[in-house]
Amino acid sequence: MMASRRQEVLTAALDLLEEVGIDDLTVRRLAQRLGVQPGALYRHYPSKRALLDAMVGHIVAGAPAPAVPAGDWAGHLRAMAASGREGMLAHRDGARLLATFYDPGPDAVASFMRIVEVLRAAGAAERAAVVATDTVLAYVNGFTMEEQARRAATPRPERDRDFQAGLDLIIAGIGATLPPAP
Amino acid sequence: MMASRRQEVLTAALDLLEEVGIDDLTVRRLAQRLGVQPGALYRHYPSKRALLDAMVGHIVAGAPAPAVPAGDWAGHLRAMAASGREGMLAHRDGARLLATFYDPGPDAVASFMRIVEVLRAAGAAERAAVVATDTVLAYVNGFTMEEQARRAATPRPERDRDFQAGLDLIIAGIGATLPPAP
DNA sequence: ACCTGAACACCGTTCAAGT
DNA sequence: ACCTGAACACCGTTCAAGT
Repeated sequence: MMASRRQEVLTAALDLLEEVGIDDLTVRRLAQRLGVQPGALYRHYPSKRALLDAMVGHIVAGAPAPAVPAGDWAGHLRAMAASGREGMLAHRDGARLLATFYDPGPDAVASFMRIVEVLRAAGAAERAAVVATDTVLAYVNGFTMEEQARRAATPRPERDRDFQAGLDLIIAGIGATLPPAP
Repeated sequence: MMASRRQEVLTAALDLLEEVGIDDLTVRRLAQRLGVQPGALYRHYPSKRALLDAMVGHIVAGAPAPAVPAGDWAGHLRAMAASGREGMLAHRDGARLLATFYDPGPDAVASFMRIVEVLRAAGAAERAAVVATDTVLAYVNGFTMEEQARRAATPRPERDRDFQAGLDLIIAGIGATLPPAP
C-alpha cells in the first residue's frame, strides 16, 4: 500500500529480471508488462541505466549483515562474504548486474570500514586491514560471478562447501599476520 | 601476410574494442570500419556472440605462462595470477569481456590441471589443490574486474602492490595447509 | 501527475542477388 | 569467395500533446 508509481516500476523490473534475465530486460518489455507506452517510463527514471542502478540498490539493501560478536574478526569476514554472495545468488544474473552497475554508496563504504575497524581491533595495521577486506571482497565477487555464469548446475551444498573452503584459506592467511588472541 | 578475411575481421574487432569499448562495439560499426555492409560479416562469423568468443580466445591465448622452477608451487600460482590479470588489463573492458564470454577451452583446463599437479606434488590432497587453484582464480577475476571498472585511476604501481598483497595472503593460507618443504 | 502518439537514430540478423 | 541491397523485428530516448 501507498507504493509510489516509481516503486511499482522498480518492482516490475525486478520481476522481469527474474523472468527473462538481464540480456532481455528491455525498456519496451517492461513498459508492456506495466501496460504502458515505452516513453512513459522516462517520467519515473531518467534512463535505463538509472533504473538498473535502482535495482542494484534494492538488491544490496536486501542483504542484511547478521549480528556477530564484536571481537570475532573471522566471523565478521564470513558474514560479509556470505551476505554478499547470498544477495547476488538471490536474483537471476545478480552477479553480472552487480559487477556492471554497482557504484558503492555511503552505507556500502560504511560496512567496508566497519570490517576494517574490526581487523584493526584484532591487531592489524591499517593497510593490512584494508588489503584483507579487499581480498575477501574480490574473492566473493569472483567466485559468485563464475558460480552464476556456469550453466552446468553443481548442487548447491557442494558450491557452498567450495566457497567456504576458499574463504577459509584466505582467513587462515589473514590470521597468520595477526597477533595471537589472548 | 596470408591473413584470411576472417582474421582481418577479428583484428578489426579488437582494434574497435580499444577505440570505443565493449558497449559500443557494434556489428554495424565494425562493418563500417571494414568498408562493408553489416550483413557481410555473417559470412565470417555466424553471430556477434561467435565473434566475441573469438576475441576472448585471442586475448587468453596472448597471455603466455612464463617458465617457473618445477617445485615452486607459489611461483606457479603467482605466474598464473599475473598472466591472467595482465591479459585482461591489456584490453579495454578486458575483464568484463572475459567474465561474460569466457568458456574455458581445453588448454585453459590443461593449465588449470597443471597448477593442481604442482600443488599435489607439494603435498596437497586433490581437493585441497583444486580449492586452492579455484580460490586464486576467483581472486584474480574479482580483483581485476573491480580494478578495471573503477573510473578513478589509482596509479598502476599502487594497484600492482595491492594485487600482490592480497595474493600473498591467499598463498600464505595455502602454505599453512601444506607439509613443510625439505 | 501520468500517459499517448509518433518519431529519431540506432541495433543484430537474414537472404536473394550480384561479381 | 565475398559482398550488396533491402528488408525484418527489434532497441533506448525525446517530446509535444492529451487527461
